[in-house]
Amino acid sequence: MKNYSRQRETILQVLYSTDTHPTASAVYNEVRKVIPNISLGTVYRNLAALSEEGVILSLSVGDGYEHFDGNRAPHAHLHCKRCGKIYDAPLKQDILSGTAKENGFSSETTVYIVYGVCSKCRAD
Amino acid sequence: MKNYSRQRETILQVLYSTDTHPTASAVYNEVRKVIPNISLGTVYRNLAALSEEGVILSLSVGDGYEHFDGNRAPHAHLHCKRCGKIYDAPLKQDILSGTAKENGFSSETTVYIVYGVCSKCRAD
DNA sequence: TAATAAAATAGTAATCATTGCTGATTTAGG
DNA sequence: CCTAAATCAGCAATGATTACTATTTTATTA
Repeated sequence: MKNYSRQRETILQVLYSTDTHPTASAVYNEVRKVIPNISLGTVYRNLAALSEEGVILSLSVGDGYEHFDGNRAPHAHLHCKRCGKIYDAPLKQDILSGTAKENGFSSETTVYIVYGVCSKCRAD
Repeated sequence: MKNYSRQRETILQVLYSTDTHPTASAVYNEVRKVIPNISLGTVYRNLAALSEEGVILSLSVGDGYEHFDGNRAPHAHLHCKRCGKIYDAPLKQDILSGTAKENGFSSETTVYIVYGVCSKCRAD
């Protein structure tokens, strides 16, 4: 286990304790409950560092915000264009890693996104 | 075939004639060779409209720009973190559509992204 | 332990891709 | 031809993200 700063550790815990794919700003609001005077820049910097490290996933679904995800198991992101929520869907296998390798590409991270409408919104 | 404006039609042709996943700004520069006084706002608006229509794909790989893709066949995007290029890799099947359906989610568009290093950059 | 270097932080200012706005122009359908 | 709706060019505004700086914390070495 790496020796993280209190700020970085807290940010990581926030991501581990939710499945809501928060934005940097949302993470900031959560972390402030523990470290009230943390700065937004610190949140951005640590999210970038953790993402670069491969500990968390950085995800862009086209809503103007970057979303962050602590779940590193292979899974798809279902983004409802109606309500904006991002749902997780487990994947049996991470087919992309193999596809990348076949193309001479070394895969480090894979992202699966589906755009559509969730069942809840379709019911309305 | 829809009746597109000259601007929208030209933008679409630019996307159909490349596999480089251009940004809005890059599309703008190409289209200007045909329509010199087109405005950047028009490019953005039409890219959004075409994307909303499902005619093109809007893709964010985390480099700060939105990328656009005229290729609607199921394929993965291999994003090299070294050189920044986005390579296409054909997929045998669009497994995400099925995964979405299993979760009660109506799929309209699917996006596959792999982050890593391309063979060319690894050789250096 | 004390001294020093390196890394991380809080707070704030700057950036710049994207969106919004407005008045002019084009298109569609009678 | 005529009117309404759609689209446009040009430019201003927005706001998520990044950059910067002085300060604080952590790591290293003697």
